[in-house]
Amino acid sequence: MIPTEDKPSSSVARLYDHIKDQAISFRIKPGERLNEVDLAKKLGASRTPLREALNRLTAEGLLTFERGRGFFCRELKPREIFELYQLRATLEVASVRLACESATDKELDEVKDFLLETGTDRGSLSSEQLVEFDEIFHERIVSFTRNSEMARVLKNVNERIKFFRWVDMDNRRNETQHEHRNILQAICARDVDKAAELMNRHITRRLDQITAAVKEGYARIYMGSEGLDLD
Amino acid sequence: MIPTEDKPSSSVARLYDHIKDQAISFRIKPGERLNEVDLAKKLGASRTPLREALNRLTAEGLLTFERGRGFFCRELKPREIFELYQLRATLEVASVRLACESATDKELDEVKDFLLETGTDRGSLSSEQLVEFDEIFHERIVSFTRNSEMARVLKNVNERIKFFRWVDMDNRRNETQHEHRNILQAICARDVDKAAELMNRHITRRLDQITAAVKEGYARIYMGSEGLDLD
DNA sequence: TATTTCTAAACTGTATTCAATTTTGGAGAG
DNA sequence: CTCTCCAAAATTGAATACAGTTTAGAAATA
Repeated sequence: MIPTEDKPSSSVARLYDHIKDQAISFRIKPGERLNEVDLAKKLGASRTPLREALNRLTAEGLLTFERGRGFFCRELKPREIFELYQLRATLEVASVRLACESATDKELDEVKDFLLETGTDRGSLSSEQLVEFDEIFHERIVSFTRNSEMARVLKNVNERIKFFRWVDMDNRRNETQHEHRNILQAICARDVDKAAELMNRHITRRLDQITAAVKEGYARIYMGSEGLDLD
Repeated sequence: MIPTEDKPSSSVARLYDHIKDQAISFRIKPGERLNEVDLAKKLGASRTPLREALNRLTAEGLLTFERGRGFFCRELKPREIFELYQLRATLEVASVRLACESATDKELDEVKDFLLETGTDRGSLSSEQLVEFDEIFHERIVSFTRNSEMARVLKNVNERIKFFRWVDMDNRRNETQHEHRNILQAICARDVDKAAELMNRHITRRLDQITAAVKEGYARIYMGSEGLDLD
């Protein structure tokens, strides 16, 4: 969220990036309290830049803060994921509407090419890789809005639901690319309502679906992705 | 954005609130560089909590940061305001759609009452007060979505455009309440499309309109709101 | 055994100090 | 007059020190 500087990587930025990755992937567990002294030592810095990084991540919703108790990893709550999905759907639908008006044929061809390149041999890709491709597709669409504030919000939403999307992708590995193609076709046809409907359907999740996937997410976090590897 | 704690007000929170108000209102001027030493002395704290507060405000988009140069007030750019308005319109339209489905009649009656109470004698109110009422109306609508993430994004957007809205309100003091009533009527009638259309019209601004109001905004910032009071 | 109390250790909040970097302003040259 | 260079002052980035608060675990009590 805070742009990377042109200058030598600062301590704050390095810490921010590192902890962000850990928070996104729930390698820091939901609700886990961060010990500043340990973390600073482990990351080779003092508490001063560490706290600066933690403040940024808190403002972005990846961590939470309690005065006197310190910083914590955000929880993994179905209701929160549901709300983020609803927000995401709202913005992605608005994006395809704007894309139908603003995207050039050349730009859309490039997205078509991207879908072709990433459409093959999906069975062998990890869900992380699939989500990565999925994100790139959506980022392309959002870029057609020429609205950097929308892109910024969506980026933050995506960071906060990324872990959840890895889980979700395992149950939908084959559908999403098909859906992407249909969405893109509707945009190319400048069929606003169809594109909006397809995107909304592509993204919307019911709360019970989310709850089920969150349960699976907890299993991954606490048992590891290789099975019952308790740690 | 970061919730106020139940505990004694911390130095960071106090500094955050104070600087936030200054940034929202452009009492810190667009692009102005913040001097940490001076500011810390002026606010009666050390640089450590000050920098923590500044990091939060930067992540929220009210300030900007350059490594080696420090923290700055965000600029007042028409394009950015335009994008924030577009984002706002997207979310407010989605909100009235959800409100048509979710809001109880009792809740809507309360908003009606609010509009009645705040509908009289608008000529004597400051544009700040009018924007305040305007915000309350919109917050009520957004609360009907039961989506705290949408509310959160809208809150941030509103903070970042608040100054602009004061300027804009001076040119529209009589229209907005009328528009609010129409929007509310459409919601009460559960007429989704009409409510959405009215809200969209209520919020959308063309870039040229925004540019003109931003110019006026600069005049206020640099000449003061009492006329040519150069400071 | 479970619960409560208490104390020391650990941690958080912040002030101070120090090192590195940027800015400012004066002097000199064209 | 403008531009460049340079040194000193000022500022930013971060480490360390200190004070206040919270936590963990042991001891006492029911």
